[in-house]
Amino acid sequence: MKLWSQYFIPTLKESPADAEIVSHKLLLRAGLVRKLSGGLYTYLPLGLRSLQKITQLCREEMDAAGAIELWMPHLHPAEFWQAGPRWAAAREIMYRADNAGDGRRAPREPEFVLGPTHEEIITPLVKTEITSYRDLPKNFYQIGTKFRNEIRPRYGLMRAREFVMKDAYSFDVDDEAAIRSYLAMKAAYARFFARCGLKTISVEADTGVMGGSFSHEFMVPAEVGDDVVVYCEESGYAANREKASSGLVPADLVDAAPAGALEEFPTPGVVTIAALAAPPFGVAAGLQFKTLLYMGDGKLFAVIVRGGDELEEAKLGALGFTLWRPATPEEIEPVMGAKPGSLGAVRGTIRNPDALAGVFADNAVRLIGNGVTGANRDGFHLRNVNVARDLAITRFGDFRRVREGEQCPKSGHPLKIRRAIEVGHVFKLGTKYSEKFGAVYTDAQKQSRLMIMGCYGIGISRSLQAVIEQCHDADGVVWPWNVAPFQVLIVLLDPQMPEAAELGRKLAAAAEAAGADVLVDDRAERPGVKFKDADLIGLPLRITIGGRGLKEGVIEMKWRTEKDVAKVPLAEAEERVRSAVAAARQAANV
RNA sequence: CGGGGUGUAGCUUAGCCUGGUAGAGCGCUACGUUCGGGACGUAGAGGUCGUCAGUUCGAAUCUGACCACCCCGACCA
Repeated sequence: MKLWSQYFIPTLKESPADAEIVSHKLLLRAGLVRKLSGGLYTYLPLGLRSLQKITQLCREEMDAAGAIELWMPHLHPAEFWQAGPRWAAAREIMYRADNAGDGRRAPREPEFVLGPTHEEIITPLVKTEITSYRDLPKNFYQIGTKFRNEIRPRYGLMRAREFVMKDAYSFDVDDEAAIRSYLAMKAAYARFFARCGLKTISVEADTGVMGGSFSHEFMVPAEVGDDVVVYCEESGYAANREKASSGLVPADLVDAAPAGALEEFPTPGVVTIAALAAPPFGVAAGLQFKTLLYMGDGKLFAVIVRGGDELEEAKLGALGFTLWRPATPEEIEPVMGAKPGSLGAVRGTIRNPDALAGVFADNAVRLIGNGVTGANRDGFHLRNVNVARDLAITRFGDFRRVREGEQCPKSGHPLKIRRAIEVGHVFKLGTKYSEKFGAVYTDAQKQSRLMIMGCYGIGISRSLQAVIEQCHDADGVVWPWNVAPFQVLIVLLDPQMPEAAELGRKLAAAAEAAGADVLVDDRAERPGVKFKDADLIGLPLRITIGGRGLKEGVIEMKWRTEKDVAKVPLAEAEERVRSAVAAARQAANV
């Protein structure tokens, strides 16, 4: 039991100007966190308590799923990362922590980095410690601080430079076992988020820099989310937009027959899809080929999508490049023979085709018959372009961004789109890391085999904010029972009355005995201030003890989620508090 | 990193255009009156006006550079 007057809950009437979204404002107003600097936050006592509750729930679910907790350093010698498979891609998000305290200038290459995640640390450990199939499977996890040089920290804890994350790493003897580990984690995640009071959906996701064969993300639907989820209510299909596909292109599509010969025509100054769609040309965007040039690991390549479609850059990961970015006009022109706006991939028009690492086309491009594309000559386009006859395509694939309303790939119903916050991510990694670090074991046939890995993250601090984003009203936070910093708030309207203070102690003891954490507001404040603060910090159960009620022989009980106040006779008070706490605990952990 | 914006008391901000002793509300301190949904009065404390340089008799105000923060885009738990 804590007394408010002796605790530290600095609530604010107004929110600081740099808080944009409601959960960020409430984090500050309810006295949960304070900003040190961009993306760096101090957890005040109340915020820390919630964070610890979430941490504990996570630990319980991980342990129940058979994962084993350990603790790894957060300062990593850079050589571990240099030896890993993603040094080039990961170093730009890593903070350097160089040993420059001797007054020398920092070396060009980092000596130490602050860990953004721990595959490069756990895999060498497992390599040396686990050598037999008898010791597998294993799943190690830790809950600790991660450091990422976020390009743009924002929204409070939502995207921070330093944040709390649970990361787990599984090691299995074969694919089948690895999938079992993966599914066990996925199920544990669902239980964890449910116990946090978070409504999440799990979606198919892109594996990104992490690499690996497949993955799911746990998403909290929210208008302020950085991610976009594509889903179908009919079939249950749900995917991150980076990964989502639609049933737009039929599997049995037959390419249209060419209707005429290729023909070049002048299009002075026309460098956009829209300009070519407008008079006098009037070429529908859907009949244009949009040819985009990218630089992948130092090599130029082309991607073609329909004029009206958008390239989904994340899908370029399927091409096998480690890093890629849009090419610059200076890189494009010598190879293609024209500037962006007049590019195309028709055979024979590319100035230096050998300099291209490939021409990749989105499947939907095949829907175009007799289309228009750039002639690789500034100010000219080609018409009557047909995919099979005229374009030199290295490979077709799914590269376009899905749009709302397109058919679900499973059910054919219209797809819906909404924004969401990613709070958890499970990856089946495969052998990307075990291969690089030589994490092998000896099987029953005395054969040396690579371990199959998975990795599993939960944004603990982000989840904290996601709870607030999902659970609040106009007056403040509405904490779910399990993650509330305290579950019961006893408001003493007249703290100087000895009988009120005594009753408060009794009820606090009763609530604690039933398994709740109790905060007692004993401040010498006016009732209005106390009620406003009570709503703002949002503890689930409020018990009000006031002189007026004591004269009537009652106290009041009110749930933060409800409007009604229940008057409870003093004689029943302890028992009612006990049963309310017991009921709430049970409801929160089904 | 690109584009836009903002820096004045712990918080929210006015003043800046048109240079001349830095203002308010909240919060804080003291006293009094209040006391069931952010009370009222009186008296106070609290400011390198982001930093540095320049223009000027004089700069919060004009100019330049830098820094920090916020918003929009690419990254991610």
